[in-house]
Amino acid sequence: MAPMNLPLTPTDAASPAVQAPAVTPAFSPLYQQIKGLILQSLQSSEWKPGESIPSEMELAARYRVSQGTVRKAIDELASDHLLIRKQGKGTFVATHAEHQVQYRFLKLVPDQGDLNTEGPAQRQIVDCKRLRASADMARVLALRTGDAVLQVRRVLSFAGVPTILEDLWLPGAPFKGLTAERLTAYHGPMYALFETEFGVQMVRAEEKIRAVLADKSQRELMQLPNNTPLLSVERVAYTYNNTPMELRRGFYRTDTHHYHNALN
Amino acid sequence: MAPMNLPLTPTDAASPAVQAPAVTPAFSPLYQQIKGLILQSLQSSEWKPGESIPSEMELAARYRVSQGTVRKAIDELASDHLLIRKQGKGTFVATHAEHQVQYRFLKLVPDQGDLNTEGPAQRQIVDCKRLRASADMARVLALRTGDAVLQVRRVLSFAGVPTILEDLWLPGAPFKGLTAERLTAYHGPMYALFETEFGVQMVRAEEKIRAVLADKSQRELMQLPNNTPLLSVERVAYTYNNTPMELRRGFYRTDTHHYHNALN
DNA sequence: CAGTGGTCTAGACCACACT
DNA sequence: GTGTGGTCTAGACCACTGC
Repeated sequence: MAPMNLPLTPTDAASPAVQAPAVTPAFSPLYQQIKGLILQSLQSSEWKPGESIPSEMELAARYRVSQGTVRKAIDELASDHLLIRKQGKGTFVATHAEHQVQYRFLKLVPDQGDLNTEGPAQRQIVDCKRLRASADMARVLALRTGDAVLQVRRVLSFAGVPTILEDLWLPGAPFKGLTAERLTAYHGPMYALFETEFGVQMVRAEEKIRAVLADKSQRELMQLPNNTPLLSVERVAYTYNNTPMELRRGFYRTDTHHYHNALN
Repeated sequence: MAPMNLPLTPTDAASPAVQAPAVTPAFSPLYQQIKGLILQSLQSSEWKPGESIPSEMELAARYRVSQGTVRKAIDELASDHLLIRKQGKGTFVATHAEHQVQYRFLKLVPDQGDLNTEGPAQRQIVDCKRLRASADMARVLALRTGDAVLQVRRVLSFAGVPTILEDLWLPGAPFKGLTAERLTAYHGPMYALFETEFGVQMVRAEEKIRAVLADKSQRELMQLPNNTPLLSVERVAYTYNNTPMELRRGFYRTDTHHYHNALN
């Protein structure tokens, strides 16, 4: 017995009221509904990052559908990088803590060699303080103007050369208790810390990239001469439900590294 | 009756002889083999861009497999953007000529509004000449040093403002007969011209992005002041078989536009 | 209406990992 | 061997397109 086809309104977040609803009966295939149910379990942390989820057969029994339908739901979640399939072992909740997928969102690579030859980055927290969200900041992070925001500034160096200067803004509430000390003490990607310490999983991001000239404070922190062009990378990272959870603005040196992008 | 499982050596292009073949029996699932056969038909232009391919049932009969197996092969080709499914109509060979997917590889967008509000770019061919491939150029385009190469320089303007300066290098042989006149006369994306006039389909590309300072000739062509930072976007575009067919280096103004990238 | 792709099912078997 | 995901099949039915 299959569950009813709940007429889910598809992705109507902040849809304009002017939009004609038309005759669309809002049909949603079964596997999409199952996908939604699995997504709910991920959001509610029923299954945590790194853990395995129940087998396809178990989920099929739980949702009263065939294994094939569960499979298709999991297929999509896997291609969204929310789940990771491992043949013979099971299906696992994706995590930023594994070596394989570490720095998934960092697309800066050295011109010669790769991340392995280069080794891990040296990290230095320059600043970490709380402040009130400006109107712009509030809009981007889906907060209200004046809400608490955490601001972090740090420098990443490769082989001793300062290469990345980053400013981060995080919503205060979910990241209550985050301090410069904890950031410094933690060894591993920042998104892994967010995951394990604050239960915040970043699943998607969007970047706006520009070429800019380094300003005075940037030149000082990265030891750069005048008129040095930098790559400005403005990123908004999202958790489940398209909730923005981080605004990050990176300034990358691109004389020895470049931003790599594959177009498909 | 299913075809034999041909032990296809998977992606062994220029594999070092040192590599141990190991015990791997090189298993390749049936749908991957079907995918390869469909790919061959695409390469050989049995089905041309914009045309429909045979229905799933027909292909299943042709390859002596079930419809489901053909479906999975087509699914992958569709997610690679080589085919486009249209419910009720059929499956079509992807093309750069359709309005939907035009400028698929151009990720520069205006800070306000979108490509529609902005309208089409004004194009101006600055230069178009034949020359001999340098060693570097030959390596990138998989040619031999000294082979004929076509070099094009052009400027794209939005709302009358020069925004993109591009240098292109194309292998001489496949693009025999391409001239500045033909480039100027053609209205539509350059990749659409490559497709219809030269039978060259670009299916994938890789970009290396840097921040640079505009040099003298760039400043003149784009009417820029001194010390203007530009986004340098170096792109290698590939046809089927991972054959490189174009090297393109674009310089983008990013004061009114930005390079947009989605991370998944 | 017929033809296309899209969904769903049920069952069989294969490849892989652990024990 | 047992359990997992991965492949393949065959058939039924649904949704969309165009005649």
